[in-house]
Amino acid sequence: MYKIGELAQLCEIKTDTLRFYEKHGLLAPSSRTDAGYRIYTENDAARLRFILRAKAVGFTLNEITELLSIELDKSNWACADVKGLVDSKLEQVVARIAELNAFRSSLQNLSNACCGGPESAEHCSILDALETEQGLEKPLIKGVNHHNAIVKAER
Amino acid sequence: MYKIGELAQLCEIKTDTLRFYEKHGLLAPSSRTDAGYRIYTENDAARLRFILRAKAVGFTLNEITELLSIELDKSNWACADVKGLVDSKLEQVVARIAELNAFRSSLQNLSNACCGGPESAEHCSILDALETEQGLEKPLIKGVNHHNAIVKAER
DNA sequence: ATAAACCTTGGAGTTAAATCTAGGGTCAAG
DNA sequence: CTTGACCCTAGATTTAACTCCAAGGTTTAT
Ligand SMILES: [Zn+2]
Ligand SMILES: [Zn+2]
Ligand SMILES: [Zn+2]
Ligand SMILES: [Zn+2]
Repeated sequence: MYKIGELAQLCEIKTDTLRFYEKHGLLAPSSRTDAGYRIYTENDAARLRFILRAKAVGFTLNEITELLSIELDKSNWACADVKGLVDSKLEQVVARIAELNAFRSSLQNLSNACCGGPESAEHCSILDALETEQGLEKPLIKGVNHHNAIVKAER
Repeated sequence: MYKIGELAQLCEIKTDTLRFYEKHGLLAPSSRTDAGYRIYTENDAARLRFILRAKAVGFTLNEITELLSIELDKSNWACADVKGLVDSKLEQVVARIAELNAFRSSLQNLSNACCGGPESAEHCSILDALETEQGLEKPLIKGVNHHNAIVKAER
């Protein structure tokens, strides 16, 4: 059982954010004290952690609401609905991972193309790579850059 | 050489967005016509594609600006600076990929826990999984759910 | 040579997701 | 029994990233 400030501190967010999530239907406390204080259960905390992870991973609050709405009236959902919804989010996540991997490999190529030494980067090939979008799909041309650092093709 | 509308169409964004990026220092056209029309080169287009990919992958415009600022005055950067900047972004991307993989595996477990059939999901274990954050770090308990679908642990 | 389809600037409006402010209750410690 | 740390609501403000609008100049195609 947490009061709003305790849960907020636990999850490193502001109490305002919790009230905001409540107003927007993402997470309501399981109960209130007589004085009207919000009381969150461990279950509520778990739900919050789910929300925060989904958010960290790039989903909007609306998308998260969609995922969580399953619970609103469970009895009106068939397993097919539930699984469909989860699987469609799953597809989005997989696609995003692919994008990220492509970008990661771009950056990796940029990094590989640079020796990281103390000389001026004025004509460092990393910049050409950025400018010409070389190495964003394909690896940079294997070779030697302006200061003899070996450029290694990767992936 | 593209006029603003052509480049916008090519990259499936609005002309307004291109003017917005220019105002915020992310991408200026290489030249203008006598009448003041913006003229973008193929190089500008490549830079724009880089911006759009970085954005798609979750970087803010400020972060992208930081990455692109390298070009502003190349001569004041050492290779060490350049590589450091790129490598730090690289780290962020790798971390984000890890988060996404964890979330993907959560969703996968949720999906595995559900048969996807036409019965009511009223007491489908997928919901418990969501509520209790089961399966978000560890796989669900290997076993059989309410309608005998086999839950396969995965990772 | 005129209408449609572009382009220009400057500034206002929108949306998501908080974050803050004002004006008050509540509660444990001293 | 008061002080300081919490909590409440309702509503205003902020920030990022567009998106739209008005008033006008330019190009192109008939
Ligand atoms: Zn270098
Ligand atoms: Zn170097
Ligand atoms: Zn099910
Ligand atoms: Zn089922």
